Amino acid sequence: MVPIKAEIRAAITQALHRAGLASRVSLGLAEEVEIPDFIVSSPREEKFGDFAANIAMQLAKPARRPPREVAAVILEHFDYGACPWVERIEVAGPGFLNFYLRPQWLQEALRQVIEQGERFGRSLVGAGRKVNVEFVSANPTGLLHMGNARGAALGDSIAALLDFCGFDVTREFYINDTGLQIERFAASLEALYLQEFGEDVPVPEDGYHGADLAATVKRFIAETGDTYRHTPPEERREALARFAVAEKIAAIRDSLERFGVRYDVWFSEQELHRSGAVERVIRELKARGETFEREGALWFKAEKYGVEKDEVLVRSTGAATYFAADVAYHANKFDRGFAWLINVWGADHHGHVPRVKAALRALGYDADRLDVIIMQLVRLFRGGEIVRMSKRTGEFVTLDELLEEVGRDAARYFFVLRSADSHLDFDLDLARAQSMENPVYYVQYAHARIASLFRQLSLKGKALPEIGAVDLSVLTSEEEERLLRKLADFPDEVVDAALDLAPHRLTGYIYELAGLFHAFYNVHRVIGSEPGLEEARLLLVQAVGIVLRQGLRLLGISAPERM
RNA sequence: GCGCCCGUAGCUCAACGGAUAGAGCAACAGACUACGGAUCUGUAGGUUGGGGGUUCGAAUCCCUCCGGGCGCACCA
Repeated sequence: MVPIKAEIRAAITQALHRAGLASRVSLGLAEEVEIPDFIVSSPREEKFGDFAANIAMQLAKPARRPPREVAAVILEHFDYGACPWVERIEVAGPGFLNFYLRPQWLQEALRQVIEQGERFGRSLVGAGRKVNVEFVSANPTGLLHMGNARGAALGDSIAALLDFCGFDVTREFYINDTGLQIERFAASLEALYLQEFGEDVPVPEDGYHGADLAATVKRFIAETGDTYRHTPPEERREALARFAVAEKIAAIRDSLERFGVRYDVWFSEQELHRSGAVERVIRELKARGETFEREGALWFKAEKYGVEKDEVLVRSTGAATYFAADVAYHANKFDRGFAWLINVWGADHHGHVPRVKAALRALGYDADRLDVIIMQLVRLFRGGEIVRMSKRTGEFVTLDELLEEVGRDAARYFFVLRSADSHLDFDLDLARAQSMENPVYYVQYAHARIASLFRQLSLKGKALPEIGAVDLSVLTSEEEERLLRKLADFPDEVVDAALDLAPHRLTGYIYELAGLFHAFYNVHRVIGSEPGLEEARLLLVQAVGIVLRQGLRLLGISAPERM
């Protein structure tokens, strides 16, 4: 009964199919007309029933009949046996089919929350398909900034949601540990290294000037002495880069762990070059006639695939580009057997998407199985002023600083509060405020209140009632019914949020659930209400706690017992 | 100039192409001698940037104009 929407959907489809011939004839539908996509949704207005379907309007055109007539035909063939909870169906408005369920369906929903506990809302829609979620993938040359942090919160929640929906999820971090940026990084390290030995070597203009690098170099020297002072520069730079990148990766990993994010795979770009994977991809593109040479460089014919500009694969220096490596990387993910690739990238990378997809197509991969979430930038506010995030000015807010200032829960909540494609204004004062304006506390407070209620209960020497022994039909007030509906919605909400790759929908859901709970709690007494009612309400509250905990967990936010 | 994202209440944002566009904050007016007032109830606030189009139905899709962000490297 949990997927009640799916059940109704299936019954409608069945009405159109099984009684197919009859209904098709009476609808005047040609055999080849497909049943259009239609939606079963919870109507905004309660008077429109528990669920509504728009199928009749969708079919009106092909059937060349008014929607309400189509609806009547569907009704005629509807098998109530397939949907035991459906009490009656009405045709309403322009042609909606409004489904009214027996009141007991809400009690059944509550029963399932209690019985399934932490498993409630889990589903098998993913059918164990392998999904790769790649996110953050920050350059290992510095610390994580707000863009990385948003990507971390989004990526991790998407991964958690997909896992909850039965996908086989791999969280992956792509380490850009080679290329021009790393060379610049290495050159900067080398300058600092030689400076330590009294040589007057300036850090290159286009290099890295962070104060953290000097400390890294000191640690390097503490470990290796002056071993690299007189070695060939390439060898020196390589050793320095390897040492520093390892340090940065460790720091990034620590920060992300504090943020509640853990990866399954740390994938090295350098390894991709070393193993010959990049070279293979370039060779394959060449063999397929997808490349050409110009000015000493090897180009991919991206324009052929509708991309605005062709793209360099191999520089005139002979070095493969980041683009070439990225194509090889995504090919590698497909080759590892992932059925679905999801990347979370910053808005400044959006131009890269069509090029990578084009190259994957050229290689014969199904690029539609790659979804790239482009997230817009984060603006930090403090005291009503924008906090500039520039490496140059040094006013650079890192993930660590953010965690220090507002804590993990608020940070994670705020980053998934809005859809990825809207700019995010992050108000540090608000996130830090332990007050009613702060939505994180609003939700957590609901959970803490519930925990407190059960503490009170046990102080009175009472135990939670058994679900089987309680008559749930006494939960009839408006507040109780709304809560029950919301709980019943959870499985659908989770699936929608997962498949849409939109964790902010879950954020909205738990906020609304918390709100309905607070409203209920203000009006109705739980402990000490009349016998029978008390037990039923205790179970209702317990169920709210279960769902809140799950929702918060999926977002990487704690569900405190006390605040 | 070209491409992508965005433009919704004073502010920050929701809304699978669905029925009367919703929340929070801010404003105003209220509520428990009891389970945590970090709560709740109510009022007010809108020509969904402008204009066309598609559709039974548009904030949502298409065109165009205006405004903002981000890209348009032999960087990543």
